[in-house]
Amino acid sequence: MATAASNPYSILSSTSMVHPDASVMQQGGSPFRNHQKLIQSDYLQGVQSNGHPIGHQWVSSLADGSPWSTSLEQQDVKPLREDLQLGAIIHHRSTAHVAHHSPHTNHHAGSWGTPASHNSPSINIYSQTGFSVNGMHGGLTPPPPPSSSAPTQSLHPGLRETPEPGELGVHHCLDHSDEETPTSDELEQFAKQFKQRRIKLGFTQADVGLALGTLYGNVFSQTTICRFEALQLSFKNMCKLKPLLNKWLEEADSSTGSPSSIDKIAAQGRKRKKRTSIEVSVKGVLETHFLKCPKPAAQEISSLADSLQLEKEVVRVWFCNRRQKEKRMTPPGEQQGHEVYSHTVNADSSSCRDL
DNA sequence: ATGCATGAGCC
DNA sequence: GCTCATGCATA
Repeated sequence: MATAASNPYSILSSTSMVHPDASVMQQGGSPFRNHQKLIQSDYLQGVQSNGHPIGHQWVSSLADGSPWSTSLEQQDVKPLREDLQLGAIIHHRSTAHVAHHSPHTNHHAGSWGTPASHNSPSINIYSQTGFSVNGMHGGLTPPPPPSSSAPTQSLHPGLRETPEPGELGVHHCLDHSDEETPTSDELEQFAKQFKQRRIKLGFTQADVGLALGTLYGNVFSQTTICRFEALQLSFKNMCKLKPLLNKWLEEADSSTGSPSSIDKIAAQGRKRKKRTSIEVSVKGVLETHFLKCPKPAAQEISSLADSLQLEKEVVRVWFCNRRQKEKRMTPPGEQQGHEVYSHTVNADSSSCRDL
């Protein structure tokens, strides 16, 4: 059988052994709810079978023969389309904030916002390798708006439930509300609107990500924007990004065309290991273990990795990602309805000794 | 759109 | 080593 898992790390051999990642649970849209069984069941079936000869190992020396650095400078830099990025900080005019509001106050506490340790000393700055918002002026030349102008309306943000400690003192009046903690519902609404407007304006998720960088110094990837729109980020993370995206919306909405400005910042010296494709069968096994013990001890991971013939790191990371996913997964199939989220993340067993 | 990965911060 | 934010690479 072509158990593709041979040596995923060798640059050369990474021909095209397609991965059976196929656990693609389609575009879910609906945010936060119970689910999580939907996916699991997928794995628990046609799994476990082959034993594949794997002989890969981490090439820890990225000195000269960097294994997973096929080309670190070809980091494509979208050359064209710079006109799509908002390049300047126009003034944001505070359009009439429609303060229409939903009657229901939902809760979101236990569902989304995982307790975690909120409010870290400070949100680190995304120092993009020496990139900073240097005086770029100009503007943006939004692509020909497909049609009408989008309805200007920003969610009313006046509903904050939990003020963030750390900035309640010296602050101007509550004029531009948008920095306070919104409700899950507001976030959902915002995300939805954001996406619509974004599309209407003709921007891609990637464009927005870059624009945020040029505008505020925080560059984000298409992935992040995508996850934001799909509400696949943690509550806290959503709250953090919302104001940024909201500003972008205002800019994009108001600016009507101007020369572009800076483009992308490249610079990345990190070589990324080639993505390991874990076979479906193997995933099944992992899933099974995850159900029994979401947080296996180091040793368990070792033995598991050993039996699966995977890199221990790969297994460890798999569990980490799996746990993380568990916390933000959005049920596939449903499209954003409008309900309260009641995602119940099951408890975590600090350690399980049943294996 | 999402799987696997990296890295910072924390314990 | 974990969580969490984030993204490259890929389906």
